[in-house]
Amino acid sequence: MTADDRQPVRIRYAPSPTGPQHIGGIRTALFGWLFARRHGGQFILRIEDTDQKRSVPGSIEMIQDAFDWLGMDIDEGPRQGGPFGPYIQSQRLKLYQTWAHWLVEQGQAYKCFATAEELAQMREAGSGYDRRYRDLDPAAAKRLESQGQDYVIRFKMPLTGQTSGYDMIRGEVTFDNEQLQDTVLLKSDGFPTYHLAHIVDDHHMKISHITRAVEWLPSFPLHLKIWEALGWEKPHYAHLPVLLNPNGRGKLSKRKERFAAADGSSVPVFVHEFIDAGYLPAAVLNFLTNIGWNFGDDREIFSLSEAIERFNLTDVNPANSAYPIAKLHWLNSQYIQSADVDYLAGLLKPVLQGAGYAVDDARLRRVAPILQVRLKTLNDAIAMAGFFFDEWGCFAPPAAEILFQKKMDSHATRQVLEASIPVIESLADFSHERQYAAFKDLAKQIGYKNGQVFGTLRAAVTGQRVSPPTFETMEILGKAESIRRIKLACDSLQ
RNA sequence: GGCCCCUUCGUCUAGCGGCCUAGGAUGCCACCCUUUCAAGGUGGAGACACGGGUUCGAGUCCCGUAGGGGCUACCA
Repeated sequence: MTADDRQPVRIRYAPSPTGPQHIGGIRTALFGWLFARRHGGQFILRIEDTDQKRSVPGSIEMIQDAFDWLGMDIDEGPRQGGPFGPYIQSQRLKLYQTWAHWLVEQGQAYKCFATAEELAQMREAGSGYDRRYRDLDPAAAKRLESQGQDYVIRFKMPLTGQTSGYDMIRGEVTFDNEQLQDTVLLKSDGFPTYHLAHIVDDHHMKISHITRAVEWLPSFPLHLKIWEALGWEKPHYAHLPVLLNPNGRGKLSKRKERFAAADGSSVPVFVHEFIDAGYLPAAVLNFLTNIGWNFGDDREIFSLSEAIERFNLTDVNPANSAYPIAKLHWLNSQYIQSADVDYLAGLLKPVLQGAGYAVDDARLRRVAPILQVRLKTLNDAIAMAGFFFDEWGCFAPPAAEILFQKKMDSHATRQVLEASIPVIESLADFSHERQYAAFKDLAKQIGYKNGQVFGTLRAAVTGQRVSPPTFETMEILGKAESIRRIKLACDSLQ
């Protein structure tokens, strides 16, 4: 069996609408998406809302938004429609019911009337469902049904023998049938379980390859048997490895027990958290693609379209991976560094505005380039460069501990500051190169080290100990504003 | 507990029997550059889980052990 003998390639991502999109789900979707694009196939979004209790309103929009932000286009789905809709399972109930009952008629499944209490008892006894209704006399079943007794439809799993299946990532996998249960296919509320629903849909939607997380591997034999019972041609299956917590222990957490990064901040796991934290979609995509798969040629940084050309599900590493979040920081900084300046400025604007700064586009366009090599995330711009956008009158001079440089006191600081003003005023050309030369001369002249003079200016003008280069900063701020801030600092020393 | 899957530097990975005294990246450390912070450059420490086989030869194949992950619902 090869990976490409089914054409066209049609892959679906089938999340449950249980809230915001988790990065683990996105990674699974991404690998499927990459494979579909590689083969010129279609990528379908299907919503699996068969568990009414877990459905969260608004989830579908969140899922769509996540894909939109990442730039992963969807060919068929709830929003884009398509020839095999509807793409929301709760709107396809009739289909599942029809096939579940068909299986009963064929003797491949049966109605089970076990009550919740009965089931609870069996569970306590320690050995799952004991198949007590599997061979129930048809007349007895009819009688129970006519009495209005609730029932579920269970699959008649072979009691003996083995079932083997081919997983594109791991190869042949074999299970003993006696280990498997008579799994519920249709619940008493008329909704199907995942086991039945995904098969019915994948068949009707002509899915060629089922890509899903490894936690589905144990039910792989069940699914194989259901395909056979239904008499449909099976698609290929690829069970993708999952993301583990950064310490390698347990599946990457969602809400509870969120893993904290080394600096104490919580690690982003929902797509909206990546957005909020200031990551670039291209960086997130690159980051995710590098886990469990690699580009080759020792290349770590590549575009999505480059990845598409090389991607293959059979190359995916079968092992689960600890979530290498530190690499995302690096990748993000690399993407920011090489980003187009206008694009970067466009991303920075809402971030700075969100922090309360009145952003001037022209100024931001000049600030962005000097920020590129210093930002890990977009949000870093707030602390690093917010001072550029302090409106007149808003800028507050720094406290003494920031203003005073090494071996300098109030007197020395004032001396440097006061001497700087005429230097700035004298400069016809206010480029940072000219400033550098002029202030180097000043330092020599008044007997201070370059670092002392430059540092004092930096603190006075930015209000920070750490900032973009002082002279480039003053060049952008302009003479008048630079002098104003220096005077402000002087006054604060009175 | 039972079943299934997985196992190379801290982490993400390359490796598909000889090219491996195991390569890259990240993180860490040092040095260089330097007006701060970065970026960049150079260098360093750092791994084939263990035990048996198979083979002229094993990180690469097989078995076992250990460790990790998952499943064991009228959740997906």
